[in-house]
Amino acid sequence: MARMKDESKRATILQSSKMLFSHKGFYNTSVSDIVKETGLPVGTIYTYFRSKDEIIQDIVKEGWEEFYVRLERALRETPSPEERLRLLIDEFIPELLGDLDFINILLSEALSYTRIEEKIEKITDLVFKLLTSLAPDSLGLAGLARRDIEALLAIFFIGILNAVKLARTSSIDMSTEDILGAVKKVIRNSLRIAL
Amino acid sequence: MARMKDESKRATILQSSKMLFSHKGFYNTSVSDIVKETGLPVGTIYTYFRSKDEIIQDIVKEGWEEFYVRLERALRETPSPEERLRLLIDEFIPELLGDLDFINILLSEALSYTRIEEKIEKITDLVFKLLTSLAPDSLGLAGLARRDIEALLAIFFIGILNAVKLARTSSIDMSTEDILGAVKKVIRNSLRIAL
Amino acid sequence: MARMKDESKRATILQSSKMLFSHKGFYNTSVSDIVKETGLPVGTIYTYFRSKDEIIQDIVKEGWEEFYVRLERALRETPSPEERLRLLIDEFIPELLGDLDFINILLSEALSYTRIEEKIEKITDLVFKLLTSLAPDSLGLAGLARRDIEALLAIFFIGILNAVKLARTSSIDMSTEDILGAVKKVIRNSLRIAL
Amino acid sequence: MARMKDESKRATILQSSKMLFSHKGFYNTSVSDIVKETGLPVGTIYTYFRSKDEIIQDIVKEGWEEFYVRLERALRETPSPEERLRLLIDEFIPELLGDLDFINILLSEALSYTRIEEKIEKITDLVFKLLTSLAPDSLGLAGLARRDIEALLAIFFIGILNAVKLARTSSIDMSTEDILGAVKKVIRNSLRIAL
DNA sequence: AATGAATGAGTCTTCATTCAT
DNA sequence: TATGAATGAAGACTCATTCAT
Repeated sequence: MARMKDESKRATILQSSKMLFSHKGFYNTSVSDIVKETGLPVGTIYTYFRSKDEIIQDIVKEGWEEFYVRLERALRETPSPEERLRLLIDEFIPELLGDLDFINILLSEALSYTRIEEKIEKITDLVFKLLTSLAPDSLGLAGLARRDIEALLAIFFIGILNAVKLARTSSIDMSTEDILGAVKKVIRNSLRIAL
Repeated sequence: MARMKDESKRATILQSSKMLFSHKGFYNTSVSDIVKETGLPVGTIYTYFRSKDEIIQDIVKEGWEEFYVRLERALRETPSPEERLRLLIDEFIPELLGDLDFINILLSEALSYTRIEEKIEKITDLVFKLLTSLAPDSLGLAGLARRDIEALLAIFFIGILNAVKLARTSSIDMSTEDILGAVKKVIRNSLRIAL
Repeated sequence: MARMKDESKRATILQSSKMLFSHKGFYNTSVSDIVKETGLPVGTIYTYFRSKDEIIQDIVKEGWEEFYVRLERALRETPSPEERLRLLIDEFIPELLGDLDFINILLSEALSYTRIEEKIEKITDLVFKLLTSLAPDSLGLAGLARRDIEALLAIFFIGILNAVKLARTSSIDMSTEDILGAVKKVIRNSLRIAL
Repeated sequence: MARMKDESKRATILQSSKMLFSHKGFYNTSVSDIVKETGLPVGTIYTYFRSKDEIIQDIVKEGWEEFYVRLERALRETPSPEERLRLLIDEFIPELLGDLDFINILLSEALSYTRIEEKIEKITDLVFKLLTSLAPDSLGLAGLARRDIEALLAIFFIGILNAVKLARTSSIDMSTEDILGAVKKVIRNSLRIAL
């Protein structure tokens, strides 16, 4: 094995910490746990990150940005509203829900580092635009104001993330597929659209 | 003959801890914070609770039981399904959503002490029964299987709790009223029922 | 069951504490362990004993006095030196060695409460007198001065107690009978006396 | 590159703790006593030892090993049995008995950390071999079986340690020299050997 | 006299971060 | 730059004893 490149050390720290924060929780993971997991010296951790806090912040920030940027671009590059919805529902959402470690961290303790409200606002905006481009009338018919829709989107988004977390973390009898399936049906029914 | 255990001291500890856990988080609240807040000596904390863990467990357990028992009784004693739904939506849910400290703790770090999946299962069951008693047909017509409904109820319940938390805790532009209003509209639309 | 007489409460405390101190050690036994074991309230412990220290002191003091007084009387009342030696070796020593809890406490941590040097001096004196009454010549012949004999008696006495403790407490391959048997042979050889 | 673990700090901790454990007892010595005695910060104690327990274990282990290894080697390298006995009695035993702190710890509370039965077994074996190489016949003549001799050696070894401890720790009228002198005479008499 | 809640100094240990090497 | 020993405030919890009832 050749000497690791620096960027790869940073990635190692991020990856090991993500796993540890997800499994043990942020406060129950010590910097020395990260040291053990990565095999790197403590000092090295601190040449890449200013603090333990910064590690979780960067995990969330980079994980989210990577996801969000791709999502935004894909939507921008897809002209058909129906196709955009399909992309969101069949590709991006399942991908997000597949990364349980990321969800765990996003919803974890240390929410102050996680800034989940920003993510919700962004996703909510984005989906709101998608919906209005898709089916302005049926939404109006349902008697839902913009505020209502935004609230519902927020509830849905964070509800889905939490439900997936619980489905896979607790003994509750529910799978990610159940969740995704139910959501799809609701969307189809609400929008009278075949997915 | 000796001093009797003082229920009011126990309540003080529970109440102060609830506030602290909610505001600062469980792991960022030290037993000595509780000591300062209550004005009681450390030893006294430990004559009423075996550990810091037990405090959060009891906050959740007692808060939930008190709520759930009343809810169950009220539903049992209310013959009309429509009235039962009204009770749930106009009385119990707003009451639960009004106790932000309790929500914060329920959703907090230390989920292992919180056992939120149990609460979700119970509420989900209860609401599922209520829905089927209310509008078996329209639910069937919507093409939703039992599994779907259960998943959606879970998403809704935990989504609402989280949304309220975010609405009041973060800078997001959304109020508890927005959330409750939107939820009511969805229910009305879904069930074709006036609330 | 009738109400316990007071003296019997004191005895209960002494007996439970003896067992606990022996099994768990003095410093690893808390007053609350004694409370649990006896079933008596803490306050009661402190109406019979001024402190935890006093409990171990009284266990040792009373256990020793009871033993020593009987031993002294028996020796006083037995005219024949040979018979006195037999009494010591066949009755009193085995009895003492049979009470492992007492030995454990006598040799325990908290030696300052135990005052074992007093016991050694007393036993040493007593046995020294017995020996000189028995076989003044052979002892002289062995070239042992009084100081030597006293030292040897001390070594023997405390060595035997410790050996028995280890024999029964550790995995060492040695029994109380081995110890007693060996000691008897030494005495017989040294004094040229049949036992 | 970074500071290297400082063997002298470790030695300081061991030495100060040995003194403290010997004088005040293991359970009556707090880690903060060690901090005061060494002048080192608490954290540093824990970079050299995992726990307070480990400190006493290492004191005993290293003290014993150092002694036992030298003893074994010296005996191995000494061809004459008489000279081996002299070495043991005139050099090693006095040396061991001279380290009162070590004896105190070896016999202390916390016997579980001390594992004195192992030491007794080893010393007993070693001396047993020495004795049989020295005077197989006279031992046989004395009518002592192997089991007897082993028991006596154990009694003697631990008896001597305890006697020395008491001689120097309590007000008892006995000195280390008395003890050693008496033991020598017994050996000389038993084995009919001039020392 | 009997009781057991109250007390708070003290226990051992951890841990994020720094900084000498 | 890389390293990992050093640091000490802070952590949760204990416990012998007291004293209000």
